[in-house]
Amino acid sequence: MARPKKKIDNKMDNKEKEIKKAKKAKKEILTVTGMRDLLPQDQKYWESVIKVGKKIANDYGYGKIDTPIVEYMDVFERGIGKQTDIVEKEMYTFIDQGGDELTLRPENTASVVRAYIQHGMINQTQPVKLYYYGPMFRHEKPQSGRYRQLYQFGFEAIGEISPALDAQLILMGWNILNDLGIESVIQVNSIGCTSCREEYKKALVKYYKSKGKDLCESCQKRLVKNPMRLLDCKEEGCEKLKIEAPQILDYLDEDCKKHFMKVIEYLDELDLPYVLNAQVVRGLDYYSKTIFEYWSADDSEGKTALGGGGRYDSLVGVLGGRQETPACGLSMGMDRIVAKLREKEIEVPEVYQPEVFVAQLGDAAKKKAFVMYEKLRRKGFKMSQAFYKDSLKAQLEIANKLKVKFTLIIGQKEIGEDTVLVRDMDGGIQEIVAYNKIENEMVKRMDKWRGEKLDKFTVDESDSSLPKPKKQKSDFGDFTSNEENDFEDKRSGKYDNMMDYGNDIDVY
RNA sequence: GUGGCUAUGGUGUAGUGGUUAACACAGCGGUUUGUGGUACCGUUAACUCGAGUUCAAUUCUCGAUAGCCACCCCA
Repeated sequence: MARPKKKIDNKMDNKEKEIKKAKKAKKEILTVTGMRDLLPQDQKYWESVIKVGKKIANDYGYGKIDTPIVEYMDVFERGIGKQTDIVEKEMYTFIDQGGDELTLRPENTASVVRAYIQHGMINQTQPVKLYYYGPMFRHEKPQSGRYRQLYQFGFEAIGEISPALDAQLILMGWNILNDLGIESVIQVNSIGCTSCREEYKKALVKYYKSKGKDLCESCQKRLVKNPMRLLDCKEEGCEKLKIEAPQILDYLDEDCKKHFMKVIEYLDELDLPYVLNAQVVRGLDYYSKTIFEYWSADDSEGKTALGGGGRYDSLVGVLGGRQETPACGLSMGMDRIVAKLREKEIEVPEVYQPEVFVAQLGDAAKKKAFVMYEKLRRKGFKMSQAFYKDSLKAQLEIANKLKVKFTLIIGQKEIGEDTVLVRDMDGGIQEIVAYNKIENEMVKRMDKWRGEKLDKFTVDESDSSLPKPKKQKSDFGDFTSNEENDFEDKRSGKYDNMMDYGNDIDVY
């Protein structure tokens, strides 16, 4: 008796075919190339990165700033540099109805500096320390770890020249990765200030011109356009030439050299895993002196850097602020960090883990369950339900999938007796509790259960003091316990006004 | 932007120049309506799009699109 539909007659078949064709003719609507949806099941990774990033921001005194996603094209063209790939061919720029030339931000440093200037932040205590996270847009060819809408979490400290700042930012980025359970190696370099760079470029061009014939095609172009990039080339011939090429470090003036030495001293003091890497040359024009990248410990070529940053002492001036306003920044590639968390199978806390499920049977019970649900929810319990389902079986299935600890059942019998059935989902043991005592009973049970969980956690930690293997837990201890505190507070009535609820973690 | 590889239900995979495109997981429904995690049964759901070759194309060819990879660059 299979498929009676298809057994009818040819006319029907033809009709079906037509319908099918028509369906196909409607072109499926997809995301724009290189852009993607972050679905509910993806969110826990993003929220974890944001959580850790925010913690680091707070720990080092950075305040959050949100700048518009759209800016005047000028901000980036002047800020990032006209000759850079980003500005030359990767920006989403359009003319709006009012005739203004606007751009979707390809990165956020220029915007933050624009805000610094616009709001006269030069009059605040320097450095002004800001952090942000959100989407950036670059029209690149997508491949793994490369998207046209990409997310960055970044820090900018404007108005301070001390090398301690560089070192601290380097530390902060490393801390984010480390707190998430990702091993990384810092690649540091100094490209000096504008004047030493000019000297160096001359030397570089002179050196490469003397070897002109051995250069690959694209390097010939680089020689004229952007000699610093010669060092990035991976062609065999050019690779050989690199070995004897002049090193930027030899061309630093006294000041830049001293600055860089200081940064390195701090890194040594902090015992951070870093490598001096003269090949690291960042692609944005505004960088000067210290530049750095974070490479995953298992990525020796830095194919997909997890983050990077550096000093940009001239950017504020370039964008029309006071000349000689030094600054340093850092940005982490959230997409790549999330990919790494997944690749390494690093466990990350759930966005929301309900603990108590309310099930009901029958009309009267449903009403009572609604009320009880609200009572417990307002007490601060993490609740879940499926009031739109009628069968108990279906509700328990959902409770099971949600991995709740307890299910509270109200049916005809419980209505009559004015009780609630408390089911422990781990053992399936059920107990009858008087309806008016349910809140206290649940507080007691949850406390006990949380206590047991904590014990387990402590044991786990002592076990994982060694280098972390696969399937490890990331270092979230501090935050999760914060949440527990929240819970305590809510229950003791501090949050009874319910104002504190929204979850302010958004990736827009 | 340049080059290479790939494209089958929601997901992961089979398979074929011809009639009914297979399997697993997930989803939904059920195994006498008050009990989940296991089992069994049923059910929904796919050949990326367009053109060409052919009596016949999901299968072969070309193009488009998308994804992956490399270059370039970056996070």
